[in-house]
Amino acid sequence: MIDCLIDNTYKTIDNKAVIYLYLINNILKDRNFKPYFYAELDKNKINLEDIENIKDFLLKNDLLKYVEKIDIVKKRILKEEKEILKIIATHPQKVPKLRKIKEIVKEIYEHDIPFAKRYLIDNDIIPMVYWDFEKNKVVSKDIPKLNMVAFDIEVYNEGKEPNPNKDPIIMASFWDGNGGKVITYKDFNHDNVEIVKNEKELIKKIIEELKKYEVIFTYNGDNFDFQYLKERAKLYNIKLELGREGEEIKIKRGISNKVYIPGRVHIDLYPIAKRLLKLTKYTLEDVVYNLFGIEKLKIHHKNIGLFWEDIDENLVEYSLQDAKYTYKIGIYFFPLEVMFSRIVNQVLFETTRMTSGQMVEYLLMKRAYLDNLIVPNKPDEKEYKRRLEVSYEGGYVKAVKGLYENIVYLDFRSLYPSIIITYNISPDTLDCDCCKDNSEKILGHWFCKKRIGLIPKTLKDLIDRRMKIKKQMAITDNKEIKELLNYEQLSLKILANSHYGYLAYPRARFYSKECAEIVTYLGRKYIKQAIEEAEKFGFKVLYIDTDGFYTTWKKKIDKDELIKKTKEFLNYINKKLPGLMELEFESFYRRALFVTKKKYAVLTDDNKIEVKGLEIVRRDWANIAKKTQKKVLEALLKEGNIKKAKKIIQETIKNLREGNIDIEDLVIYTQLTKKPEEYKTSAPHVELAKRLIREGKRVNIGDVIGYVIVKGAEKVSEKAKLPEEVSKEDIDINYYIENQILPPVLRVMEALNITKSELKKEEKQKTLDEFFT
DNA sequence: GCGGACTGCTTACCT
DNA sequence: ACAGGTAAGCAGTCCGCG
Repeated sequence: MIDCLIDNTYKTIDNKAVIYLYLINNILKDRNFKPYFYAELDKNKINLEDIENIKDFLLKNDLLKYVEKIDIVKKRILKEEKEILKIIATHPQKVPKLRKIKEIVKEIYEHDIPFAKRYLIDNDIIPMVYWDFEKNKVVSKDIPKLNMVAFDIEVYNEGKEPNPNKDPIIMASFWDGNGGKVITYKDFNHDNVEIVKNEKELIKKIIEELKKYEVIFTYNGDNFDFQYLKERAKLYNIKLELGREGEEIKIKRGISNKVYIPGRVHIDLYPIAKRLLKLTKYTLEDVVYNLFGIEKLKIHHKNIGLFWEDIDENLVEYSLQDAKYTYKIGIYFFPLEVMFSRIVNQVLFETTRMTSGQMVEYLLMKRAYLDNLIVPNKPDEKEYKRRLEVSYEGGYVKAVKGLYENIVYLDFRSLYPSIIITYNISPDTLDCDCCKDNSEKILGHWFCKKRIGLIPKTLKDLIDRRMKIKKQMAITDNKEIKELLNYEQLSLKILANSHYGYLAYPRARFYSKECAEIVTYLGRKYIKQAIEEAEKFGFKVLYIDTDGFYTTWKKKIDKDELIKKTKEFLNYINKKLPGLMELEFESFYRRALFVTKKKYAVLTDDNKIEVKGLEIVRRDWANIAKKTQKKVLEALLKEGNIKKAKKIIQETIKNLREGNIDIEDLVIYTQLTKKPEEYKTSAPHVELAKRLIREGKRVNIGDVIGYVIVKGAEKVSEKAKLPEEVSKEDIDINYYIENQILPPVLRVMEALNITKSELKKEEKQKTLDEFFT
């Protein structure tokens, strides 16, 4: 049988756990897979007497009835190979009870790996590919053809937060590959509208519709749509039986909710957009605009009630567009998410909600299983706090100030992954007994020479696969295949680059501060060495950050000569570098303006400006400040025209003073990273959030608050208001000039040694040439 | 009692 | 809720000042 695994879970049938594998056309059930965990004793060899002791203990505590079997197995616990007990339980939900044996053994392991996920770790099956279930192998890596829909609801409200006990759902919209429709119960005039009798019928219809699809996209469906739908349905005694076998949806509560529909794939695109895009804020409209350049119709939540009362067809159009663009975003992210699901070897519902740290962990758990290595436990709160407190040195950073011409950027290809592989850095190879006496020490540690560690092995596999794909990409002309290969190489890269951070992540199972510290130590060693060699070769190194540096030639030379020298240098240095370590030519720049560490701008060969770290790329600066800094930078980098730069500043200030400005351009965005009352200091966005809460509005952790600064109070934090609350006359113009526009442009000008006082003087035009001599 | 220097908290960036 | 390094703003405190 050839089919594709899209979801899995387990159910309890006759008190037995049954694994469900939801394929596109079938549902497979596995009754033979049993939950288990491991127990380690103080000794390396285990005899039957030891097992009897455990059994006695379990019997005394009335737990033996939950044990199906106890086996002796040989496993490796990091560096140590030994016999341990495999305790097989009667049911996954009994495992937590059996953890009590921790009282009489040295340690227990793998007792908290969810049963359905455990199944995918232990068994040979990859989700989201066409799989041959007889031969247990991949048949095709095409993206599976699935029926997909985007779904969205509109809710009545009186200009406030909707209350599910009284505010009804008024509309639901759907969009699939063939178009879309809006279902409602008022007579709206719109081509795509379908009318039902009332809200109850609407809810029934929603259920009927959603059951036609395997994949359901929402935008914040985890925390809003399904939640609200469930509460409204309850009022009518309707159950949301959306599963493939009519199972009810499950709202898995946590820091963020997850809405699970057994046998289908609910993908909430909001967390995905947050993870994969770098935007100021993440409303559906923002994401659509950023991905596709489309301005979709927007109706503010507080006005939905009014449009409903007026039976305004714009509401239908808005709702339809919500579904349409949710679908478009879904289709856009789907291939990459499919790749993650395959590599991590867990189902899409899970991987689309995992952080990169969790993905790395599941990948490592799968590899550990294949390597007969025991998975270390998650740290308890105490251990977590201890880990949080220890810090270590990271990357090396050094910067010059000023403007330079003809520059190249050189960097190490995947510096940290190459170091990990080259030095075999892994918690299970760290300070092994077997290589203690014949290895050189790095920060007092060494790594096993006889066995490749879990992390280097996993990383090497990811990198090898990526290289292979890149080669395939180079020889294929088929655009579609190329695109898919590109998603695959991208997902492999993202996962490979997450391994170093994972090693130092305080909640990681395979945490090792020593390993992480050695990785950065070697990173610093190699970048410093490369710079030293470059200087000896004749380069002048300008700016260094972690794994790469910007450099010019010491004497004035042109582009071609510089690139020739660079190639010679790379050839020379790469011969000296060990293992996978490799320094690469990344790009050439006509000019670069370095302001401080982590803040600079470069002019590419095709005259484009790229900005790093400067206010232009930060969301917590008003648009007016960013626009001005950008124009100034352009005048300086592209034209070398200081006079023009000054003029831009003066014009902006003049416009602002004359009220010739859009309030939108004055909005400052700042994220709320904790509950407002938890802040130790006051800040504009915090004070504003506190007020909004007092007024009964909902403000969530993670929300990005947009505000403008108005006249009135002494402290800035007391002067923040929502943009829609103010008019131009309220704006504190002085604040915007002194605290928003001037500081960023002055910093840029000062990098050219133009001081504030000099700026104020009107003087003869200086050209950039003077700065290069 | 005032103003600048300094510190701690906070955010968002870079690699 | 993958790491450390970094700049910078704001609020609050410190410190000198015959």
